[in-house]
Amino acid sequence: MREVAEDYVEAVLDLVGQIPSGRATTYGVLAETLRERTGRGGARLVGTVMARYGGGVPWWRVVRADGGMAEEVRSRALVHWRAESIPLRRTDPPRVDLYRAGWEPGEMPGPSR
DNA sequence: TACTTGACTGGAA
DNA sequence: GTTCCAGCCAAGT
Repeated sequence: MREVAEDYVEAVLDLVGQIPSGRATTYGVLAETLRERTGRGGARLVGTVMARYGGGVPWWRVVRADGGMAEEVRSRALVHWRAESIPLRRTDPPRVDLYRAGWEPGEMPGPSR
Protein backbone atom coordinates (compact mmCIF):
# COMPACT_ATOMS: atom_id res chain seq x y z
CA MET A 1 0.00 0.00 0.00
CA ARG A 2 1.14 3.49 -0.71
CA GLU A 3 -0.42 5.17 2.30
CA VAL A 4 1.21 3.29 5.08
CA ALA A 5 -0.42 5.37 7.78
CA GLU A 6 -4.03 5.31 6.59
CA ASP A 7 -4.83 1.92 8.05
CA TYR A 8 -2.98 2.70 11.22
CA VAL A 9 -4.71 6.02 11.70
CA GLU A 10 -8.10 4.36 11.46
CA ALA A 11 -7.08 1.73 13.98
CA VAL A 12 -5.87 4.40 16.39
CA LEU A 13 -8.99 6.53 16.15
CA ASP A 14 -11.24 3.49 16.49
CA LEU A 15 -9.46 2.40 19.62
CA VAL A 16 -9.45 5.83 21.22
CA GLY A 17 -13.17 6.09 20.54
CA GLN A 18 -13.73 3.01 22.71
CA ILE A 19 -12.28 4.54 25.85
CA PRO A 20 -15.17 5.01 28.30
CA SER A 21 -15.92 8.47 29.63
CA GLY A 22 -14.17 9.12 32.91
CA ARG A 23 -11.34 6.69 32.13
CA ALA A 24 -7.95 7.04 30.44
CA THR A 25 -5.18 4.98 28.88
CA THR A 26 -1.61 5.56 27.73
CA TYR A 27 0.09 5.86 24.36
CA GLY A 28 2.11 2.78 25.19
CA VAL A 29 -0.95 0.62 25.92
CA LEU A 30 -2.62 1.67 22.68
CA ALA A 31 0.63 1.11 20.77
CA GLU A 32 0.88 -2.42 22.10
CA THR A 33 -2.66 -3.30 21.01
CA LEU A 34 -2.21 -1.60 17.65
CA ARG A 35 0.96 -3.59 17.11
CA GLU A 36 -1.05 -6.79 17.43
CA ARG A 37 -3.69 -5.55 15.01
CA THR A 38 -1.53 -3.82 12.39
CA GLY A 39 1.90 -5.27 13.06
CA ARG A 40 3.47 -1.86 13.32
CA GLY A 41 3.67 1.28 15.36
CA GLY A 42 4.99 2.45 18.69
CA ALA A 43 4.11 4.91 21.41
CA ARG A 44 5.60 7.84 19.50
CA LEU A 45 3.62 6.94 16.42
CA VAL A 46 0.38 7.02 18.38
CA GLY A 47 1.33 10.46 19.62
CA THR A 48 2.07 11.65 16.12
CA VAL A 49 -1.22 10.28 14.81
CA MET A 50 -3.15 11.94 17.63
CA ALA A 51 -1.48 15.25 16.94
CA ARG A 52 -2.53 15.13 13.30
CA TYR A 53 -5.84 13.28 13.28
CA GLY A 54 -6.98 13.21 16.90
CA GLY A 55 -9.40 16.10 16.50
CA GLY A 56 -12.46 13.87 16.14
CA VAL A 57 -11.91 11.60 19.12
CA PRO A 58 -11.57 12.02 22.91
CA TRP A 59 -7.79 12.56 22.69
CA TRP A 60 -7.65 13.79 26.29
CA ARG A 61 -8.28 10.20 27.46
CA VAL A 62 -4.90 9.23 26.08
CA VAL A 63 -2.06 10.29 28.35
CA ARG A 64 1.65 9.62 28.82
CA ALA A 65 2.85 6.67 30.89
CA ASP A 66 3.27 8.96 33.92
CA GLY A 67 -0.28 10.28 33.56
CA GLY A 68 0.88 13.63 32.28
CA MET A 69 0.37 15.35 28.94
CA ALA A 70 2.49 17.26 26.46
CA GLU A 71 2.57 20.94 27.32
CA GLU A 72 0.92 21.89 24.07
CA VAL A 73 -2.46 20.46 25.02
CA ARG A 74 -2.17 20.11 28.78
CA SER A 75 -4.46 23.02 29.67
CA ARG A 76 -7.16 21.90 27.24
CA ALA A 77 -6.95 18.32 28.49
CA LEU A 78 -7.36 19.49 32.07
CA VAL A 79 -10.73 21.04 31.25
CA HIS A 80 -12.01 17.74 29.87
CA TRP A 81 -10.55 15.72 32.73
CA ARG A 82 -12.37 17.83 35.28
CA ALA A 83 -15.57 17.79 33.21
CA GLU A 84 -15.55 13.98 33.12
CA SER A 85 -14.40 13.62 36.72
CA ILE A 86 -11.33 11.62 35.70
CA PRO A 87 -9.32 10.91 38.87
CA LEU A 88 -6.38 13.30 39.07
CA ARG A 89 -3.33 13.56 41.27
CA ARG A 90 -2.77 16.90 42.93
CA THR A 91 0.64 17.57 41.44
CA ASP A 92 1.99 20.47 39.48
CA PRO A 93 1.25 20.08 36.70
CA PRO A 94 -1.75 17.82 37.40
CA ARG A 95 -1.56 14.22 36.20
CA VAL A 96 -4.21 11.58 35.62
CA ASP A 97 -4.32 8.95 38.36
CA LEU A 98 -3.87 5.89 36.16
CA TYR A 99 -4.22 3.58 39.14
CA ARG A 100 -7.90 4.53 39.35
CA ALA A 101 -8.66 5.80 35.85
CA GLY A 102 -6.54 3.31 33.90
CA TRP A 103 -8.31 1.46 31.08
CA GLU A 104 -7.14 -1.00 28.47
CA PRO A 105 -8.68 -2.24 25.20
CA GLY A 106 -11.10 -5.12 25.65
CA GLU A 107 -11.83 -4.31 29.24
CA MET A 108 -15.48 -4.74 30.17
CA PRO A 109 -17.24 -1.48 30.92
CA GLY A 110 -18.58 -1.94 34.37
CA PRO A 111 -18.89 -0.44 37.86
CA SER A 112 -15.89 1.58 38.81
CA ARG A 113 -13.91 0.23 41.70
C1' DT B 1 20.25 7.64 1.22
C1' DA B 2 21.12 10.05 5.84
C1' DC B 3 19.70 13.06 9.40
C1' DT B 4 16.20 15.32 12.19
C1' DT B 5 11.86 15.49 14.59
C1' DG B 6 7.95 14.18 17.69
C1' DA B 7 0.87 14.89 21.92
C1' DC B 8 6.54 8.58 23.97
C1' DT B 9 8.80 4.83 27.37
C1' DG B 10 11.58 2.56 30.77
C1' DG B 11 15.59 2.21 33.29
C1' DA B 12 19.47 4.53 35.64
C1' DA B 13 21.35 8.20 38.53
C1' DG C 1 10.06 11.87 44.65
C1' DT C 2 12.89 13.96 40.48
C1' DT C 3 15.81 14.58 35.99
C1' DC C 4 18.72 12.41 32.23
C1' DC C 5 19.60 9.37 28.57
C1' DA C 6 19.25 5.83 25.10
C1' DG C 7 15.83 3.32 22.45
C1' DC C 8 12.01 3.47 19.69
C1' DC C 9 8.99 3.92 14.73
C1' DA C 10 7.49 6.36 10.88
C1' DA C 11 7.35 10.75 8.44
C1' DG C 12 9.44 14.90 6.72
C1' DT C 13 13.67 17.41 4.78
